Amino acid sequence: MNVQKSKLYWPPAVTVDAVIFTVQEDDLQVLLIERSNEPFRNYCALPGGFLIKNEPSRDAVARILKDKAGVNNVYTEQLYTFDDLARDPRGHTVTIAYFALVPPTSLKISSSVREHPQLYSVKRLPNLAFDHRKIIEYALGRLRAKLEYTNVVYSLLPKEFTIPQLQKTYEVILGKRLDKRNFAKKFLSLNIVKPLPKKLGGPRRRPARLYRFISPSPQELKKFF
Amino acid sequence: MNVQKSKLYWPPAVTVDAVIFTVQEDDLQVLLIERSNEPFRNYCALPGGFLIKNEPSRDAVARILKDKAGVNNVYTEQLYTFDDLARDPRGHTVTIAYFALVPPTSLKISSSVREHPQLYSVKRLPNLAFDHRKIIEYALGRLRAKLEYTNVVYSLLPKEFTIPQLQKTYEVILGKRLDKRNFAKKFLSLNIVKPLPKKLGGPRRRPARLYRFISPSPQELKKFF
DNA sequence: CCAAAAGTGTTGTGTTTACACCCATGT
DNA sequence: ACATGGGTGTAAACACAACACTTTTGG
Repeated sequence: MNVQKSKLYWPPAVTVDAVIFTVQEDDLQVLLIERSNEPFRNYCALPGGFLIKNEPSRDAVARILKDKAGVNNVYTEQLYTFDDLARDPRGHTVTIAYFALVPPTSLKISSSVREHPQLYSVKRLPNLAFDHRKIIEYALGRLRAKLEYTNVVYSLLPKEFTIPQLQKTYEVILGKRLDKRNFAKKFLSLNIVKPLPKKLGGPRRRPARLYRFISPSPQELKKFF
Repeated sequence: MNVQKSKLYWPPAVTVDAVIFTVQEDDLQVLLIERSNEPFRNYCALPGGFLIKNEPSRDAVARILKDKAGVNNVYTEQLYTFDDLARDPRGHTVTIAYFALVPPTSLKISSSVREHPQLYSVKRLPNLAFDHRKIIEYALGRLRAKLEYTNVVYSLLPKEFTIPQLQKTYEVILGKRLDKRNFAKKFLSLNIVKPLPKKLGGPRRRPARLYRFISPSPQELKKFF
């Protein structure tokens, strides 16, 4: 690549970082690892790393999702590219940040994996390496916005779910309570979910009807909440 | 940077590309240059280029805006990072794409500048180098979306403008006609512009009142069109 | 006085919000 | 029988879309 021989051009390093969200225990959680190398050794950080030779960033993210979260084929979207000079003490490093949404039922976190991936509530984040806090905040803003005009929520829920679960997911991410009558009315009027004959019971309470997304793939919607 | 010595890591090249929009002659236009080097020599392309050493992408875009469009301090926003392996025949090249909005009154295009920057209507784009058509389409989608929930339109207009000019800008970008009563009503109710005592005349017609944005800086709005 | 674009209100329709009670189940 | 959360409808406020005539200017 002769362009790289120019006196002026010097390639910055290129990494990817993944903000992996899931909703569990009535809380929005992010997957973080504990760095085993300098810089920021022993700090928590987003899972990520350098692109390997001729690897597009999308593939790098898929690799990380597999390694750190044990998942394939989850909703993944490019977020933003961060390249402040100050973000990495080693020098100019460009990171292409992605966010991914994983239903709690398919996450496979193993503490034997290198750097101990673990979920943290977004409400109680530890100190983070690099500019990773900023990246998470950016991702959260994007997620909130997308909840309101797309059907992405399907990618945070199991295939079959109840309206109260769905509503809880919205509430936890948006950080506010919603009226259940209005919620059900609006969501059902979109005709993107269908009721199943079954119901889901819980301890000591009335069982809720189960639903399924008619087409669990990304769609834009008129509007939402 | 020892990370770059790894057997596996090989830095892709990093470039920026700028989609510079302006509205002129009742049309949405993009600035394109004619490439003087391989690959895609003599094809039209977005202005852009490699990052120079330790230059953040934001600065690189500002440099390009200055060189090719003769402007400083215009609305600039990072768009997306494109890194398909196939996008550049020279090898893995990541481009961080930006879009910029320039009022026609401040654009300074000079045909003596290298690679002859020129405006093209987005309705009649020539064949473009690399994946630049895709980038322009992506930028156009973003611009349309942003018109509807932000005040960005201020960055395409001169400081003083009339309601019909404003409406025309919306119409040209959204590609549809709007009702002028509803438009004026809605826009004025946002309280983001203030009327000036002056009016702007045109040939053989009633002059229109001039307005100015109260705060010409990016804001989110409730909703729009 | 004529051509051309500026300016201005009302009404009907659909969407959003606010709000409270009964139901099904497990213990 | 009771505690817990599931399920459901209506009315008022608001936002949006449709629609036509009068005004101001230059020529």
